[in-house]
Order: sequence, then C-alpha cells, then structure tokens
Amino acid sequence: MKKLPKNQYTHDIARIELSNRLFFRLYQCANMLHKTGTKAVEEQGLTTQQWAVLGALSRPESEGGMSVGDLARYLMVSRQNLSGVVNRMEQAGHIASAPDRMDRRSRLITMTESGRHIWRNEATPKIHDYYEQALADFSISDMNHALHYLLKLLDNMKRVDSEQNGQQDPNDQPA
Amino acid sequence: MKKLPKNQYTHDIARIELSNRLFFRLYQCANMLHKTGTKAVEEQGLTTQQWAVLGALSRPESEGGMSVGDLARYLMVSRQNLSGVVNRMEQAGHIASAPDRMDRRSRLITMTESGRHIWRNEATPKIHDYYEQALADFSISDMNHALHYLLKLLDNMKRVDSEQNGQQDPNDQPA
DNA sequence: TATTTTATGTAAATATATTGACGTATAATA
DNA sequence: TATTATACGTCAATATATTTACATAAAATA
Repeated sequence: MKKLPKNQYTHDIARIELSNRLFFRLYQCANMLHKTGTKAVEEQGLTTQQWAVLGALSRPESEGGMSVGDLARYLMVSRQNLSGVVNRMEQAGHIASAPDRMDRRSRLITMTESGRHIWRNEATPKIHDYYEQALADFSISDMNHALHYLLKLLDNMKRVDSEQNGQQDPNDQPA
Repeated sequence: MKKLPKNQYTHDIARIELSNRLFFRLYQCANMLHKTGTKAVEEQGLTTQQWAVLGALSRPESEGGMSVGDLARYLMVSRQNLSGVVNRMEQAGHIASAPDRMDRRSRLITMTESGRHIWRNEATPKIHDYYEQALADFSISDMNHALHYLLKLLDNMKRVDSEQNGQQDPNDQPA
C-alpha cells in the first residue's frame, strides 16, 4: 500500500484523458495507414495487407518460405483471414506454396519470381516515397522513439490478448 | 543543392530500415487495437468503431449531435462505411438521428439515454481498465511523447491523402 | 501402437473498410 | 431565378477482419 499524493484523483483524470487521446489518434492512424498505404501501392495491385505479406517474405530470415500459421502470427491476424489474402495473392501470381519437407502438415509460402520483381522494382520505390512523405520531419531519433513506444504498446496489447483468451490462444484452439 | 555527407547512402538505408520497422509495428498495433479493443467491450455489444462513435458523441463539443459527414471526417472513415456502423447502432438503440433545423440536408446523430447509460456505466469502466493494461509502464511523459508522434504522423498522412486525391476529397465527390 | 496435439483448409456469420456511382433534397451562389 | 455545391442515403464490388466450427493429415507423445 503506497501512500497516494493528495492530487491522485486529478492525476488519474488527466491520465485517462491522455489515454483517450492517445488511443483515438492510434485509431485514426490505423484508418489512415490502410487508406493512404493501399493507395500508394494500388498500381501494383497490392493492399497494405499484401504489402505486409510480401515484406515478411522478403526478409532474409524467411528465405526458405513461411508457413501460413507463422505468417499469421507474425502479422498478428487470424489464420482464416490470412488464408483469403494468401489465396488472392497466389491467384495473382505473387506468391506460391509448396509442402514443407520437414513437416508435411505445413505448406511453405514463398514469393514467386514475378512477385519478387513487383516487390523489388515496383512496390519498394513507391513504399520508400510513401515513407518519405509520411515520416517527413521525423529525425532518426524521432523514429527510434516512436518505434520504442509502439513496441511497448504492442507488448502490452499482446499481454492483454493472452489474458482475454485465458493464457492460451497461440492461434485459435477450439477449447 | 546542399552538400551531402559522404555516408549519405548508408544513412538513407538506415532510415528506410527504420521506417520499415516503424510502419510494420504500426500495422501490428492497428491489428491488435481492433482485436483486443473489441474484445474489451464485447459484453456491451460494442466494437472499436462503435466505441469511437460513442466517444465522439460523448464529447461536450457534440452536445447537440453530429452529422454523419462530420462524424466520418472526425473518425477518418468513409461516409458509406460509417453509414453501416450508424445503422447498426441505431438498430441497437445506442444512437438516434433527428433532422438538423439549421441545415435540413443534415441529420444530427445523438446518443440515446440507453446509449449514454451503456457508455457511461458499462463501457467506460471497461475502457479504463483496458487503458490501464495497454498503457502499463507508460508515464504521463511517455504518453505525451507518443501522442505527439502519432499526431505528427497523422498530419503527414493527411497531407499524403490530400495529394493522392488531387488536393480535393473532403469526403468523396464523384469527379 | 494408441492417443493427443499440431497445421491446415474450409465454411459461415458478422462487422469493418474502400471506391465508384446514382439519385434526391436543400443550401449557397451567380 | 438558374446553376452549382453540399449532405445524405443507398447499391454494388471488393478486401479486410473477427469468431466458431468441422474435417483431415501428420507429428509428437504416452
């Protein structure tokens, strides 16, 4: 039991007000990210989600491909949702899937040559332009600080998510 | 033409890398916000979008109600999208609409007594709990800084949005 | 080997989210 | 007054996003 300062009540109100503003702005940012981000890569027939998928697959770590489950966990979306995105992207020829030799239950998603070409030669330049505009007036230090807060928030929200799902939920598990 | 430092190239690469990380984390935050936020108010039959609508309507500034257009601009979603949300909320009895006497083209959306009750007595406590968890370890100063970055980012994204839509687009306008 | 867990696909219901398009009523302006 | 702009509702196509649920195959474990 720590002693509360006499202005604890006022302090709490201020904190709640600030939390409200912070989450509202995060909400607006989320909306604008999808709107302006998708617009930025629409000529390549991509969306922010597909951009995120290609971004994940283009990392050196996922050289040999990623399973749908890993991809869903990485992007923090449901497996069932990602399934639709992946199907559309496979239809469009951006990605391909092949059985995992190590674990034949899994299918490894990889970028096709065409997907890699679109990503590297078309999408990436557009994305860099987008970053330049969206992060105008952000110094490297600003970006590092902003990233730090997002990571902290994300960490907390992951904990909230686990607690909301009773300590389990690596993905779904029907009880 | 300002003279570039000799390590400009390396600097740009670092900046792009950092931008990538920042936007990816923002993307993950957006996903987690909707997932954990909706879960937090699901017992009240609400979603993050409906939470945002009630939050907007509960402000003293919108005492007399808000038009659909104003609400859409405020939340940064499309009018057509908000229309569905508003319909569901009206169906649920949370909100009501009445013609605006000042401008008979507009309908003012207001919270119903029932909506206000659910908001104040049920949703708000859950939301405050949510804030406490999601912003654990954030000092007031941290929150102010994070808010500052989100506002800056939002400002930039709004500019990007205007430019993508050719300087117009207060909402849609068919050409 | 028998059981359980894991990885995936898929179906379905629901709620967001976008854009483009059409129509109507009203306000503002020329 | 005639034209234009605004506010809205709505329809449609498409892409996200969630959850619950069921099925299958394969891996891990008892």
